[in-house]
Amino acid sequence: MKIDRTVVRSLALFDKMADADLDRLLSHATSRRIPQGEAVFEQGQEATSFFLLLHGRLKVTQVTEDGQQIIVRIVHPGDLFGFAKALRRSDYPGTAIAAAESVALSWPTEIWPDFVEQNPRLAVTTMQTIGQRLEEAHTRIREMSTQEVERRVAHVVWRLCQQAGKREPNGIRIDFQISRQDIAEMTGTTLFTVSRILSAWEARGLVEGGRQKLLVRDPEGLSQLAEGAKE
Amino acid sequence: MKIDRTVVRSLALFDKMADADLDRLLSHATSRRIPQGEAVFEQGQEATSFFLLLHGRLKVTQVTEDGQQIIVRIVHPGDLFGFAKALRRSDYPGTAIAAAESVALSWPTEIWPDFVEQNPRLAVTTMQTIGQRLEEAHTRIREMSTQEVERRVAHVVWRLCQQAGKREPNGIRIDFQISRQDIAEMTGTTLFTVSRILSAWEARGLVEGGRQKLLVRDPEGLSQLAEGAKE
DNA sequence: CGTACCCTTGAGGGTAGTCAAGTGGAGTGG
DNA sequence: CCACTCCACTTGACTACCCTCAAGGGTACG
Repeated sequence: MKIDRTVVRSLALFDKMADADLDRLLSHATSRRIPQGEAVFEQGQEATSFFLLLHGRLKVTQVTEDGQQIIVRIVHPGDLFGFAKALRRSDYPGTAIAAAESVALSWPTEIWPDFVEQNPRLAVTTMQTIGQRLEEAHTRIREMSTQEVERRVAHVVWRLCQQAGKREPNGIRIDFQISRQDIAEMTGTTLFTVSRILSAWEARGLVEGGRQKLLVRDPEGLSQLAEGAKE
Repeated sequence: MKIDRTVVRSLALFDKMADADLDRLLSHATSRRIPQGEAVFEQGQEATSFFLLLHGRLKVTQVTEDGQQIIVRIVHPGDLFGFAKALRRSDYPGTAIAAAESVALSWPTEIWPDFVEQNPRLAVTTMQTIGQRLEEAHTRIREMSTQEVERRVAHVVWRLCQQAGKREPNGIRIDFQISRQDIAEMTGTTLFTVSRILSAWEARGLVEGGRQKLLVRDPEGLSQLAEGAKE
């Protein structure tokens, strides 16, 4: 399948790559449409491909043996994901589900070494990405250890604002369907607590809720909450 | 400073490396003794070196702006640590403190590229290491989200058993000084709760405590607790 | 022997989890 | 177009786990 290089040219990941190299890379790629609610891959499944999200939004989840679920991260357009093999894992550690209609490129894991070799920048970028991911995880651990729920929720919503926010007349819209349950799984709490917190915020004019919708009316106030402002 | 290659030869990291290459690598290294309680590097400090722990035990900690502290991980002999630059960070994200008298090799960060280039195995191993680290972090997040404190403490102690355990007539000794506070900072709880839990375990014959000491008398029982056995 | 520092234990209270019941919006099918 | 159903969400009551604070004991070390 031929993929037009202009589609990916705008991504930071590829912006320094020569057209010829890029074409060669893309010649091995296949494009895939993922309808909302469908999984790109499932936890424990053998890792046969790695991916690049072009459009849409994914939730990466993990479930424990006893059925509890958490959201590991949200994949945004331009992010690499599912590169388990790069970390020498043979299976995917989590499940990637489309939170919105999405489009991703995929490559067979076998070509990962070529992928990296042909473009050393990629190796560096990948390292950085994983490093960032590790830092984020540590931040999350720190927050879960030391901060109370409301502040953690504020932080998550604030980050979603920056990574998936869309300007609207009344504030910033989180640009994909996200439930209270999702937010709970991102912050280590329950959907009830999240609901109560959002209700309280709505009463204060900070946000505006809805079924799987969220509009932040006062980003400034939210950020202050996330930073630990007393009230 | 000349470092004898036999010192590091036994480490998995180097076991496939030719003597000549190893010598070249070691020619750039300096050895450093860290007395108990002293820091190898501090959080926020510019990353000028990366390290390999030869002997002893380190605690890597992070502090939040408001002074709360957590233990990110324990460094065991044979582990690489402080390779911030590999992740394109200019400063160390945490503080590394010697929990016991320790010895580490250090290299200037500038030679990291050479380090990796001369031995591709190292690049792979490092990737793996970081990947593992990321997985551990996610495990920890999952546990903090879904499990209660006692089980988290059981899990941490169980892992310390495996990574820093020393057989003794009555059980397995955690082979370095570790306080209740330390365990609290590893599990996201308080020293009071840890103390209570350990006391309860001691009453059940699971462990034997002491001032900064811990002996696991019933590893089997502990592992069951960590796995979620009801009682 | 004195003095830190680590640990233990108790009492009390608050944050957030659990459970239950009910509301309302979105989508579906008649 | 309307009724029906499903499911996300809300809200209340209750509970409990664990944090906070306070006081005291034990152990290592100078």
